[in-house]
Amino acid sequence: MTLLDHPWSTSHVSRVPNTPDKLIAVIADSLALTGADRAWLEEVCEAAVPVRPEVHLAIEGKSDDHVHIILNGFAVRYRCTDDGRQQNLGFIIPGNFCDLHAALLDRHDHNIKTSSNCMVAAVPRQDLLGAASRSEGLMRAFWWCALLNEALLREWIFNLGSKQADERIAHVFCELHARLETVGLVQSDNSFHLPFTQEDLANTVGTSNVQVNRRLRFLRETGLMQFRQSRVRIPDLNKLRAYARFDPTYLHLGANPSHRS
Amino acid sequence: MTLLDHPWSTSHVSRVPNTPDKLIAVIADSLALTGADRAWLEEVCEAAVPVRPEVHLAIEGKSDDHVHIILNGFAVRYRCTDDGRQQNLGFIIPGNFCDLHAALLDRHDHNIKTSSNCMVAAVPRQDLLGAASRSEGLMRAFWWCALLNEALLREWIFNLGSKQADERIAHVFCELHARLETVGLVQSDNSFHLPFTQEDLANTVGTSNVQVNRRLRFLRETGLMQFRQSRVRIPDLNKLRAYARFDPTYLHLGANPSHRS
DNA sequence: CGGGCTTTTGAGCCAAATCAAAAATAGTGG
DNA sequence: CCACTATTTTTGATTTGGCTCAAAAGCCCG
Repeated sequence: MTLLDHPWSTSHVSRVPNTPDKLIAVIADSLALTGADRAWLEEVCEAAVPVRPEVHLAIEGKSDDHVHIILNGFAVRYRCTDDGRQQNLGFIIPGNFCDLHAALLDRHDHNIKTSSNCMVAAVPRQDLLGAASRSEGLMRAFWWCALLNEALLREWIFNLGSKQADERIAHVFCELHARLETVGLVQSDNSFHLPFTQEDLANTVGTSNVQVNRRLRFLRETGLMQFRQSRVRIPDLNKLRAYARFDPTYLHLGANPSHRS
Repeated sequence: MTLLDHPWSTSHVSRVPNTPDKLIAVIADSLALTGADRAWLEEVCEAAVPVRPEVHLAIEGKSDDHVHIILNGFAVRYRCTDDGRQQNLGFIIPGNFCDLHAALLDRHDHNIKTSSNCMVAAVPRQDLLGAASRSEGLMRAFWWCALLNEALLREWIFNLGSKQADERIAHVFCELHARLETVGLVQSDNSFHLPFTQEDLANTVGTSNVQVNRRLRFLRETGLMQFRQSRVRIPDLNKLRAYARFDPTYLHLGANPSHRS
């Protein structure tokens, strides 16, 4: 995505300070973790290590005795089709568990690959299960994560099955915007960094890269979106959300696993 | 789906006896429930009541203080598009929890509607959370259910995003076949009952009903499938699976939440 | 400054949508 | 059990969104 006709100032700052500690606090809050559970998460995240782009954190069919948390950078879930294409199944952004499913399922049913330089914490599966076993709050938080993922995946199905290419693409940007905002990665001018190519986007919304290019041009020309290098800006959030028929309810933002206990 | 040119005998019997008790045992086994947990499930299921077709068990945006289990019959998850169409998000078959997500999430983010006459057990949310709180095995089983749902939803995304209409439709039949088999609802000739219309199918695979009709004819004419009233038969399972590029791994059949504990 | 990747554009084609109507089936009440 | 309706399935004709192929232009990086 290259700058074409809508440059904008870069003198904006993130709405939420985005230091590692702050991010961990945001995760812990969203999971309603307190006391020992919170300490456990903090300790686990301290051991994060840098990982280069295009590195696999999970491989379809393989087992894994570690569960990964992304503290910085982006990753993509995907599976390959017979003809060599790649279908993306989800984006992993800072603060997300990559493969919490590996705690209970014996084999990965999809691949996970970093899209950029990342900081990744790897938690031994047995440690995680042990901690969950000792703490009801933690177990519930993991269950909650799975439920949120379900909601996200259902929305993707809705997106793929019932909308035109334009709207599907716009919807992806709306979702990323909403999720990145919760971890302070959206600047005050509604812009954010994304390390994805048009081809990545095509593999996400189930169209060709040519089609993505043409629909992006459309979104640009109608003023719904702006692109500059790998930054995306949404000039009028309500307008884009209306166009994409995006309703953030499914993200269940603001709620957390203790909400109705 | 009407009988056209491939009638078949009806003198086949289900591979697994399908009494209610047997079904509950199958569920309990798949969740690795023992002792008190198992008893809890049995007790909860005893209170099942009949529900007519086209009845909503969950409504988007609404809260619910009950969680439902379907013991007989079929239901569909769906959301409505702005232009009044309906996008299906999943099928619920006997032995499935409908809305376990309602235990932790405050509002339904999609609708659930019965497709046929059903037997439905309704569990008060607080009872369920209480039971989960007292039993690590139960909590883990619920988490496990969510993880399985995730895998199912990812597969649907893969299906919608990367395949042609033919293959998508065939895939849906393959999945239903595999899932129904686990609860003894597939007869020995690989046939099973489905209460869905071609329009339901269209709303599932993201195409028009006209297109579904034409692709079903294709599947019929190539001998991949047979239809008679609301029964479906798969003459050669391997052939259909190959055509649909269906790999049942994602269903994680045979595994259960205690598998790697 | 050159090579590889990404984006952009054009042209032709095809799968699938839409619209419309007939045929078949299932459901209902007398 | 049959007649009558409503729903579902089937078919045809036409239109269109999106795909493929191919090539040019732009960008990034060592």
